Amino acid sequence: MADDKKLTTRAEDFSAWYNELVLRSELADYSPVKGSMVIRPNGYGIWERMQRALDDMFKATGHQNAYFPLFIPESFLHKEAEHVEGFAPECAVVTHGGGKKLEEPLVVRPTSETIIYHMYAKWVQSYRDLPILINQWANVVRWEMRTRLFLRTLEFLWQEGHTAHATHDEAEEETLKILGVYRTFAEQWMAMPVITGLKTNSEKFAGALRTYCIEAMMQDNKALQAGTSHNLGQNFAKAFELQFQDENGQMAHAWNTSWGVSTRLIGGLVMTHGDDIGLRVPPRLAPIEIVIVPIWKNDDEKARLTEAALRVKAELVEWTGRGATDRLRVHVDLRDGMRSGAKYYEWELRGVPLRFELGPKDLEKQAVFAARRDTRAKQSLPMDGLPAAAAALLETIQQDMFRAAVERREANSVRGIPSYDAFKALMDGAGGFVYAGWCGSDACEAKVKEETKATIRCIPDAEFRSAEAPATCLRCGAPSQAEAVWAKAY
RNA sequence: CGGGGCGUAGCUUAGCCCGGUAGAGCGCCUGCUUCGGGAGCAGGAGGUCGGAGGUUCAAAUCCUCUCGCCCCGACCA
Repeated sequence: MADDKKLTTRAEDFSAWYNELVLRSELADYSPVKGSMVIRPNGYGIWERMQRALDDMFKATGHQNAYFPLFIPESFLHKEAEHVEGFAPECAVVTHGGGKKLEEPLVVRPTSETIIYHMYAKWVQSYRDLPILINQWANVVRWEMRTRLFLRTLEFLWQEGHTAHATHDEAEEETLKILGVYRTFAEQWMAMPVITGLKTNSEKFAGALRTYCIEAMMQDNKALQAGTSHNLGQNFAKAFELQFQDENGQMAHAWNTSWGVSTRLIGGLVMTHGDDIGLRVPPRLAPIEIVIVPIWKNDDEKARLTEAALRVKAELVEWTGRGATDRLRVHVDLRDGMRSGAKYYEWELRGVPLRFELGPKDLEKQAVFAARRDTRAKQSLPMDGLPAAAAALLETIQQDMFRAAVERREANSVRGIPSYDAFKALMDGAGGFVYAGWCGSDACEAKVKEETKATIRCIPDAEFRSAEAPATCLRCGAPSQAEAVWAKAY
């Protein structure tokens, strides 16, 4: 059945398309425990690229990595009122160990604020000990009711940065600096455009003063919160007695920030760039940027073309035009007993950005036949100067993917929606991002959610706001306090 | 936790209404021929029909219980 080989299309059933794509491109698989998943090498390879890029950026902004433990005393969670309220329902709790009931249950971290600020309190005495700028790469557990591969699983991988500062302004600066890092990463590495902004009270992190976020639009026009950066104020410092003596000898509570992105980004990558053929990985995150498929008819050709393919790979990998540490990532598909056509489909499903076909005719011409994954455009590239041409093409693919994603988002964003009824109709149908006024009341926001399932994704930063600020609230018509981006979300 | 659906080979599934002891496609293994967009032929391996109990001469099929999964709602990176 030829149809068995095709994915359910996005238009038919977006959610089925997503699941099939993740499973069949071998990004991940279901594990025996409901709601948790195995990240397979294809998916983990992308995560490793993400980690490397982000980690470099964190280091460049003065952060260091450390590791805090998985288990947290249950009482820690209770020290910050909002925090416990937000996380207690979804915590996994260990009650037994070593065959005995524990005196105090241990919570499996849903996030690490409590344990980390407890430790910071031990380490900080003076303003001279500040700031502390630490990040950790870790797994966390949140006992979700409804799970989806990468987007929401019981356990996921992420990085969580936790900093402590002497002043509010310094903490705020840090919060915004990281938001900028996330935005740069999303745009330049993931080729995924995001809106930056501030979360409303109902959507902010449990225990934070303010939560900033990056929000991306998926191909079903729903929003995905792709990263958050919190100014925690002194809430945790007060709960954990994280104090220091300032220059005047006065005791003061530190100001904290925390920020994170997770493997959820892989889900965002799929829903931003995937098509009905499969995944499309932006070159900068692709574990394999170029796959070379040699084509042969008989043993003689097989020998010649295998040798030629390996030679092309060597030339590409040895090229240092992108810097000695950033070599082209190339794979040669030498599998026998599989036709070249079948190989093309498989690499397209997996999203490798560039494919070089190399057959006798190409060899004769001293060229490779190059196929772009993003546009599926094909062209012959001469062997002479191939590495530089390949690198340039990959860069073009990266830029084009970003541009296409921006265009799609803008095409599905609405400013100046005429009425709440029009909004309801839109959310009932195509969906999208709606820039509209908000009176500032939690109740109004909750009503909209109840009536349309849409929420305020963020109060967008200045550069995303409409030229003319909306005058009235989307729902109640009262004077608008802020322009908000409304959308249904994952 | 409420509503709906489904459990048969690695995957997709037919058979179930009307009981008679399991079949197909894909995938996998072997061989030959193939090879520029999902190869063809021949041979082969693989299933206690989610589990337990019941009805019956006989259960994938009927009944009861149970477990698991998926979809829709209340919570969420």
